[in-house]
Amino acid sequence: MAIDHPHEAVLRRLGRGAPLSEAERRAVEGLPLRIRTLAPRSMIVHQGDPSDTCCAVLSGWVGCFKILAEGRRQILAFHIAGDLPGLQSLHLGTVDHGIAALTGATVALIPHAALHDLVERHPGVAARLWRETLVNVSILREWLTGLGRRSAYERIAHFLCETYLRQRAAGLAEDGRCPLPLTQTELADALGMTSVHVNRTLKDLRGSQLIAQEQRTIVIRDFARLSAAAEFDPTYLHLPPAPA
Amino acid sequence: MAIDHPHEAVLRRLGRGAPLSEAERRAVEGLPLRIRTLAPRSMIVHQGDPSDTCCAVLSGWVGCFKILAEGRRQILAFHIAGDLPGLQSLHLGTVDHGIAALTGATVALIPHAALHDLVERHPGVAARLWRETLVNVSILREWLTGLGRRSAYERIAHFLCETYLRQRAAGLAEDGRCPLPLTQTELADALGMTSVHVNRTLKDLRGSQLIAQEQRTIVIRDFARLSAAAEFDPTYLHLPPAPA
DNA sequence: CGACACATTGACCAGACTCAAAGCTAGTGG
DNA sequence: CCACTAGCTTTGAGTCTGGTCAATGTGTCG
Repeated sequence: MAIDHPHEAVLRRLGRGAPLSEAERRAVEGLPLRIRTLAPRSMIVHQGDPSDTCCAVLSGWVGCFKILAEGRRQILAFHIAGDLPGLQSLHLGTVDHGIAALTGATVALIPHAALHDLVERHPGVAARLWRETLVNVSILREWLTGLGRRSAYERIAHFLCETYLRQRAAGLAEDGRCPLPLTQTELADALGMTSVHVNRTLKDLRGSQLIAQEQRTIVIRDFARLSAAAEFDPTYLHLPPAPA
Repeated sequence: MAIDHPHEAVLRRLGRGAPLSEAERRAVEGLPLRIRTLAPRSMIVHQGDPSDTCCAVLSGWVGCFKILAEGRRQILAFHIAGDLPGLQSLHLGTVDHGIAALTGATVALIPHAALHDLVERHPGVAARLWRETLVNVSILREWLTGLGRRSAYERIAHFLCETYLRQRAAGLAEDGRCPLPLTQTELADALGMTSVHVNRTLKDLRGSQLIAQEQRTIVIRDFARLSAAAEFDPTYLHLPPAPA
């Protein structure tokens, strides 16, 4: 589906909240997309490289990250279907972070030039795209807060709440269960901890009956208690009102 | 100066890199600014409030932060003269974080409506403003990386490098010395540590002959070694090429 | 069946936190 | 002009969360 109608994913995301006008819709549909199917762990953009394309995730998980000395890595964001990583580089030219597929994934590459053109002609679309980057920033700020001021236990709980809601909004999750195709090492690199400690903390969360794990999916057994433990407030995700 | 010609600060910032066109310049000068002089610790925007204004810092230090339970606070960004905090809310309506003056400060408040209008008429200005928010995001990502993967020592060293370069680019610092009008508690809340540990770590940095402190200014005694210790790479600040 | 990557567990360690008590310093009011 | 105060900085002693190192399970895929 995503691959047959790649513009759909972008349109759906930009139309979140208020629908696009007919002209805007057509303009977005006119974007030249280059579809790429990616193997797990394949690089999309290298840290520090100049970049002249954005990228829309159609399926799979994509991650942004920075590499430091001594093999340290910080994952800055996870992106799922509908997300637009790489908008960061639109007005900066270079990305100071890498972008890679974490799972098998399909993405659509969009040249900056096409976006600049689109944005110049359709201020309404510009506003949507801008808004989209601002939502990502909002999430980044929440992560920053977690790394700075939340315990490991709260941090993981918070992350799970976030991941569930984001995936549900993208139609990828429901009934308290959602895919979590990440290794504990990846989770650790996102949450500023070690994989060992992620493992122990997940065990604690299972012990508290807050979650359960089944192969690569996570089951949230008690969202209310989990979000209370995490001091989770979904406002920052700026999602449209939840479905009934 | 800043108060006599409040538009200057904004113009200078937006013109960083490539100069604005004459029409764009006039449009920016036409922005309705409401100047406010703020006492230290006074709130500008409350966390969670709807917001219909942006804010340009003319002088002093302004901070963005989130408050958690049990008195925990995470400072998300420091803003100095020329910075535009609150652009975050331009397309979101609410800010999920508070904004406050940390020192005595003067700011110019700009209604969103005026900015939307400006942006619609001048895509070039929109691009500059957008770019400006992207630079802030870039800094946010670097902070995230620091909180997740740098030791306290590296983190403070990194922050000092950043603060010095940003202030120098704003014409507020030179010769390796710059104002640092923050309490150790504020530093701690920004860097995800306790004030006690900030104190001890600053002592270590002084002991290593990397910095010195004089009342409210910091002296960087060896920028090369300091930035090496922090693994600091200024690219993410997206500053114009340094002056000779 | 191996090989390899990932998850899990144990034992031990250390960087950073907590609690608490002094020093400083700048501003205030007598 | 000086004592007083309030807020900040500095230091010490002890604790704890989370990291390190290393071994052992557990799948999964060719």
